[in-house]
Amino acid sequence: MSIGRPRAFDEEAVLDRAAEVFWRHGYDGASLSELTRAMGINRPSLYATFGSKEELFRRAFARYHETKVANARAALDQPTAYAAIEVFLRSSADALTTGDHPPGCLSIQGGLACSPENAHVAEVLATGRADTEAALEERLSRADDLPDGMDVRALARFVMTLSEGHAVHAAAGASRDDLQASVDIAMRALAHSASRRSFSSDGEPVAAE
Amino acid sequence: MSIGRPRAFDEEAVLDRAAEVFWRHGYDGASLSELTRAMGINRPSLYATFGSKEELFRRAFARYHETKVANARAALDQPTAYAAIEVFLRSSADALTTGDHPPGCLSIQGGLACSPENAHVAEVLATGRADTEAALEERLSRADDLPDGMDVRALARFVMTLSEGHAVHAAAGASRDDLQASVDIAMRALAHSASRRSFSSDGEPVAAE
DNA sequence: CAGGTTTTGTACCGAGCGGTAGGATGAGCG
DNA sequence: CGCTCATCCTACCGCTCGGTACAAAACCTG
Repeated sequence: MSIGRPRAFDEEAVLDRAAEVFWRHGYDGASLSELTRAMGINRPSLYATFGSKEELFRRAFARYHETKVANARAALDQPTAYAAIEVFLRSSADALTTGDHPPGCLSIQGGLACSPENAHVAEVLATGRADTEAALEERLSRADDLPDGMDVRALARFVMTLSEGHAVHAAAGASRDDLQASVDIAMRALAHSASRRSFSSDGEPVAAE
Repeated sequence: MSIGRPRAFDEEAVLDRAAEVFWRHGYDGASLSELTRAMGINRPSLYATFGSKEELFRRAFARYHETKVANARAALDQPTAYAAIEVFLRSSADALTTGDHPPGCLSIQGGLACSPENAHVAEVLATGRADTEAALEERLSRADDLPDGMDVRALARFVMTLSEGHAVHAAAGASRDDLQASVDIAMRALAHSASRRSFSSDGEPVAAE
């Protein structure tokens, strides 16, 4: 057992609470008073554990990225590129509008724009999003159900763009059905855009040829 | 001529400078010191003219919306829905990556998430975006080159979502070509998705039947 | 129980925030 | 010029910000 007075809170639990505050108010808009209140701990405990507001944010975002975003990435295990894209977009749309946490996505709500001294924060978030896009691209590059000559990088960017746009919409109050209807259009369009041997016309992925 | 000491600055010019600061740093991240420095005026002049930081923001955003966004809306004058969508997306992508102002879009950079006392600001921005989406929907609902039964509301949302995602990407450093490649995919997909009598297969709009 | 160690809570720090008071400044007008 | 008026500028307001000193409290070991 560790020596000294035992900690009265769970580190990961308070990180989740902190993430929610950053999510709802952005990095600049999340004050220490609100953070400590939501986390249920007081300032010195926060600083002893995490060091600074920025470090707290990094930790909270890292945890968010490892848990919530990893969920979306599971979509990439689907057997075809078409299915991977669809599951990615649909599970994202669901996650963006679940009631368990603020609407939208911490990677975007956290701070697209920050005060000059907090510019790092925007970079951290952008890096996180870029990682997801890279994972998407990697999956698509391994696909054998895409038309020859398809620009997988641009396709990954397109899918990620759509997801980011949905996050913006969700933060502004769009419903789950609203987002899914947008995904419907995207998937129907993609199904017809690729060669017929790759994407079936009714949205179901089919084996090549 | 008006009486008293004449104003030493142009109201609209300083609004543009203010918009840039909000654009780059968000509402919460834009301090009065930085605003006055960029605007080239001092605090009392700012308060005498605009009343408060929030009012300054509203004015700056209104001007932005009337000038920059109106440009994108001009795309809706295109003769067909397909052309309107394409011109809207392409001119947006260009505007998001021009060097004349910060990358991305003030409607999003300004503050998706704000501190609790500034929640109005996020609402103002969301309303602006919703207006654009409504204009898009209105244009599409007048189109006669869309397949019967097309959900124009969802289509407008899809297009707007893509544009918002591009804004997020642009803010993170995506190049103009990056965004246009994403538009390429969207337009190619849409061209094949709708019935052939509506959208030609090579991306050129054609008259209905 | 005493001693050592870590966390807890209160109360505070300097700095920067958004916002303002009040005199100096510069224009039109007689 | 002297008067009037709106604007400009210096200096300041109360407040909240992110961050910290310090002592009481709670656990372990002996």
